Amino acid sequence: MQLSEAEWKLMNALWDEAPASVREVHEAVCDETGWAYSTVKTMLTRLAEKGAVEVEMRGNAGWYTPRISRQEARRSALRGLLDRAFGGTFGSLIHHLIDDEKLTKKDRETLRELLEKEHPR
Amino acid sequence: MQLSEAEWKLMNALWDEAPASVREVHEAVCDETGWAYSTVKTMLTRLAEKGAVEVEMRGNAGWYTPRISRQEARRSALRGLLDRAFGGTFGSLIHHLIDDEKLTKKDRETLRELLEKEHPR
DNA sequence: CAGATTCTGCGACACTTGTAGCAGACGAGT
DNA sequence: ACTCGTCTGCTACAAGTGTCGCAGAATCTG
Repeated sequence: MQLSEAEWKLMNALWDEAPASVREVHEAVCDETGWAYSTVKTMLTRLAEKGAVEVEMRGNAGWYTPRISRQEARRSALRGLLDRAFGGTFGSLIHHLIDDEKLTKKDRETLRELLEKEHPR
Repeated sequence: MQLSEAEWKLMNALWDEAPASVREVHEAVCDETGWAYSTVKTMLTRLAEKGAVEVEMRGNAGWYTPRISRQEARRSALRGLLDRAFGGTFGSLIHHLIDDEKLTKKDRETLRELLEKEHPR
C-alpha cells in the first residue's frame, strides 16, 4: 500500500484516533494543512477506494477506521525508500544513518540501548 | 529536491557513471525498466528542468551529470519519509528498524560495529 | 413542521508522473 | 553533396494527486 504525502497526514490522524468522522479528521489536520473540509472528504473517499480505510455509516455520517496498521504502512514506506534510494538493503541505510545523518546523542543512545536489549552481545 | 520513483532509477544510473548520454542512461536502465529511449529522454529533460542534473552539449548530443549528490538525495528522501511517516524524528525510525523490521544478523552487526567505531562507549 | 446545519456524492481543474511517438536537425561516411 | 542513423524538441495522453465547490439528502432544533 503506497500512501501519498497528503494521505499520510490523514492516516496519521486516523491512527491517533479512530474511528473518526470527516469532521474530526478535518479538525485534526486543518491547522497544519489549511485544507478545506471537502478536500479531506475527497481524500478519505479515495483512501476508502484504495482499501486503506474502512467506512461505517452511522446515520448519514461516515466513520473512518484504518484497515492497515501504522506499522505495516511504515514498513512498506521504508521498503519503498530502501528500494528506490538505498539499493534495496538495510545496510546502506544504516551506513547513511550513522555516517551521514546528524543523529542526536540521544538518538545514538536509543539505538545502542535497543540493540543491546534486543540483541545482546 | 524530491525525486519520483522513476527519477531515482535514472539518477542512480547517473551517479554510477556520469556524465552519460541519453543512450547510455537508456542502456543502463532499459533491462530493468523496459523503457523506450524517448521515455528516458523525456525524464532526463525533466530532471534538468528541475535542476537535478546538468546538461552539457557536445555536438548535437547532451551529456548529463547529477547536480546533487547521492548523499544529499538520500538525505532528503529520508527526511521526507521521517516527516511523513515517523513523526519527523529519527527515534521512531530507529525503533521501527530494530523492533519491527527483520534486520539480518549481518545488518545488526554492521549497525553495532558502526556505532562502536564512530561513537565508542 | 420549517429553517438551519451538516453530510454525502459528484464534478471539476490544474499539476505531476509515467510513458511514448514523430518530425526535423545534425553529424558521419562514401 | 547525399543518405543514413542518431539526437533533440515537441506533442500527447492516461492515471494519480492536491484542491475545492456545489446541489441535494439527512438531521437537528425551536
